[in-house]
Amino acid sequence: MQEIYNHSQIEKKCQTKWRESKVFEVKESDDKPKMYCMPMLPYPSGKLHMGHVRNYTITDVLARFYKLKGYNVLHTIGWDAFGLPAENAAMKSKVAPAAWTYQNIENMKAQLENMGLSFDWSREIATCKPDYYHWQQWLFVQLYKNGVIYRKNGIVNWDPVDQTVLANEQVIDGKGWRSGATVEKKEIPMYYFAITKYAEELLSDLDKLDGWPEQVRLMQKNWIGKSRGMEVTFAGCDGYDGLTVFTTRPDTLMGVTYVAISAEHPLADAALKLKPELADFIHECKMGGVSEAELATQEKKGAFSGLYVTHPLTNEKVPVWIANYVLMNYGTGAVMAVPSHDERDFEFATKYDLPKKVVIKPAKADDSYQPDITAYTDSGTLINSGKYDGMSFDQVFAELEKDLTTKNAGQVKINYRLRDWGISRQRYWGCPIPIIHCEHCGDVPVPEENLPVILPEDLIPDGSGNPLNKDKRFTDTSCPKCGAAARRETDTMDTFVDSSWYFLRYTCPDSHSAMLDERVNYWAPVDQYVGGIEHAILHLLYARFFYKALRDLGLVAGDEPFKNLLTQGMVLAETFYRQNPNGSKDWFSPLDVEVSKDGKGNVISAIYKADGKEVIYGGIEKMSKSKNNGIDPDEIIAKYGADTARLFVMFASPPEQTLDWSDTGIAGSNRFISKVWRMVYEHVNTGVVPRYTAGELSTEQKKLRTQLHQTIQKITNDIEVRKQFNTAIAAVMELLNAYAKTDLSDVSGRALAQETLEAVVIMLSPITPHVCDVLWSLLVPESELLNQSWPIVDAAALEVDEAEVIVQVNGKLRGKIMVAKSLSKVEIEELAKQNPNVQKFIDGQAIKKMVVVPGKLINIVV
RNA sequence: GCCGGGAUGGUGGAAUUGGUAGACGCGCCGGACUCAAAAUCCGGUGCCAGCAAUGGCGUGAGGGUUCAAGUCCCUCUCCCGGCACCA
Repeated sequence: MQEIYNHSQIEKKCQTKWRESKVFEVKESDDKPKMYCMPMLPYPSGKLHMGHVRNYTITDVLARFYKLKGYNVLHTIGWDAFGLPAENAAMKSKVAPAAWTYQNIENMKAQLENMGLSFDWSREIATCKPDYYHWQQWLFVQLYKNGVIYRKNGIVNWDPVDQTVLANEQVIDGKGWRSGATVEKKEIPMYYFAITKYAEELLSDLDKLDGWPEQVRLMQKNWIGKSRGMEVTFAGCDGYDGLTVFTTRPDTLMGVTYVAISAEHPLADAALKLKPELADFIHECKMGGVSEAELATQEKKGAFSGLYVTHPLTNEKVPVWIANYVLMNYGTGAVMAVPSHDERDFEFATKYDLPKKVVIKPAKADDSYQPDITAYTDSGTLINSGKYDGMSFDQVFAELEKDLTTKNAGQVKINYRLRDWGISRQRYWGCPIPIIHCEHCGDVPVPEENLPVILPEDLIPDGSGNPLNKDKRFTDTSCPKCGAAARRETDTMDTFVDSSWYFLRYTCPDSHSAMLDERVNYWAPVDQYVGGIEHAILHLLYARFFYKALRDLGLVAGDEPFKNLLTQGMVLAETFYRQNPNGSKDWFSPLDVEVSKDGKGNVISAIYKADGKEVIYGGIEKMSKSKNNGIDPDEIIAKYGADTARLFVMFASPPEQTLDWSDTGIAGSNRFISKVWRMVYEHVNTGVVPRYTAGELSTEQKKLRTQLHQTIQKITNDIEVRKQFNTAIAAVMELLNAYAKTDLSDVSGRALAQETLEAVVIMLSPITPHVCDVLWSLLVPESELLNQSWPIVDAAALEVDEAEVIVQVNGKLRGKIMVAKSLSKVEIEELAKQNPNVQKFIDGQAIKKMVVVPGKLINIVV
């Protein structure tokens, strides 16, 4: 054995050994419990960044831990290979997205192999390959036939100069990222997944997900946004149509002073004919992007439509305003406005000098409430509401239900904020939608025997729309029904579709005759899913929806795909950019920028090293390709090895926490591994012995053994229950600090050293597998670490007969006493009072109260 | 704007159920070893006062509940993530 730890001599060897022995390739088996452990599917951006390192180290630690715990562990990886970045790269450097993607996969795979991860590589999938998307198209056809998929119009960002649809990310301050042109909202036909059919189940099943973080369940609940309210119809006036609104506050119905509609509402078209001067405003509303964040932060603007509708209770005329804050694809595209009891309406009414009518009296008398200055948005007692005066929310709700139903002007309604999922993308690099458009037969799904619809891999997009549109090889086909010439759909699917079921395909990636086979029933659901918190809503909600839809097709059993979820915090890094004349930005890697900071850590200046000129600091953001702030692990692995990189990211912070990247202290992780190596070396050098089972131990040896078993207990809990690896590592460090201070030179000491080192090596092995694999073979020659079991706590070693108890006076720490287990409560209290420092603070004062927390603390209140 | 989360020494973080704030690591300071350096080992290290024992202060800001608050409640500031076409 070498005296000095040298990662480069052991890591490659271990990786080769694992690969050749196929030790991580697993099959279904009934003699062990199964454990399906999986990180989120990565996008093959070209290079691994520290967020990936964190993600895969977490799943690897868990996978290796459960393997040692005796589970049949499946740990998988693949590629979310379709998507926008490949098209952007194609426009930039004229490489086909397919070639770029495959090259990236190759690069990243090599990087992953250097990390020593326990993936079953035989199950690797790439979503851009026909044998994967074949089954996605097959599923699309099934869902289409079942009415879970339908076609309707949706609104997209349209770049009038590049004549192309833009992603929200590509709209910057309302302008196209390449052309700089003001983006317009455009209505086009799209396919939708009817996720709202599952809204209620997606909401109620959140209760079953007790292995999920509470914050994720809460975010999903709010996203689904179930609310109970009323649909209220305002009849038309002067021969025009009326409109329907949804409100969760029907108690404020008598306070309505106007209604607001979206610029896309049918009444807006009618108003335009009546008042042509509205054209400018309606046009203005149609400018800018479609993202909710943009719409919600823009200045609220409106214009009177010239039309009125009739209030269903008072029969008074209510003016209709067109407002830019009302969304057509949201509810009914119209809202009733109650300025006195809604902040947004209050702001709007103040701006346009519209009347306000107070109809709710605050429940508690509140002198500070001034109706002219603020809206009162809580519920209370009704006033100025005619026959409803004096009623509470619940009373008026019930009363209105009767009255509006009688008048045929409204009904109680459960509303969801969740909208159906539009999946059509006017883009080339994605899974083709398997539909053929026939003049005679309409939209015809591609027959199963003709699937997959193969996406040609040789096209290069140029930024002016989807190149599939111009590719006759692709578009020209015949109708499967009538045989007439027909055109193939050229829209491709949202890449979230690809990532909504990949975890099921891992269970049977070689199934050529079906999407899924019986193996899925062995492995599904995923027992432990690990991925970034940024996926808390969209990806996880879509995957949950897919699982339920697949269940209803009889393809999977159970209701939920992910039993336990760990959402890792993002790894953030500083961003730096320069603005181009057209408004676009060039991003610089933090590695290429020299930063100076003030005493508080604020950036004073940042210089691009290559040209010595200033760059702009863009704040700390998640590592991503688009902001060029990804830090690649290669350098760290080359210098310190994969074990150090893994240990460092696990030790840096608990996994759920956001991590501002800094490699300060990485040498310390390497130093720790060297220290473990040296300890094992020193022990093994004097000969390995059987591990301690029984025999006389000195007092300090006994203490060490107690600490050893406390550590085993703590680490097991930290990994299995708390999923907090930094404290597990700290506990091993503490144990080894104590080990180094204990005299273990006698026979039982040597046996205890053996016991301790064996346990330490096994417990560290999920985190630093290479070095532990080697150390184990030295500690216990002729055996394999991967065949060992996780150490078991010896309850007898945990027995201690004395405990330290804190003594406080009035909540302030004044002394510590050692208390034997045998002492009674009264004896302990007496002991506490006798402590000389405690005496100083209670001397001459009457003791009002004594609070005793057994084995921990005594608080004397004087 | 809306939803979710975060803020603790010079620094990453610990404190698991309301019970010793700062574990463990980094950095820094001092020492040992060395011709010297690196590596390694030993000791110290929240701030203020004190030779020390010890005391006072201290978990983004302000208020509150409690014998006891980093932890619970209210108000606020700043930062991060998501907002349906980045993935």
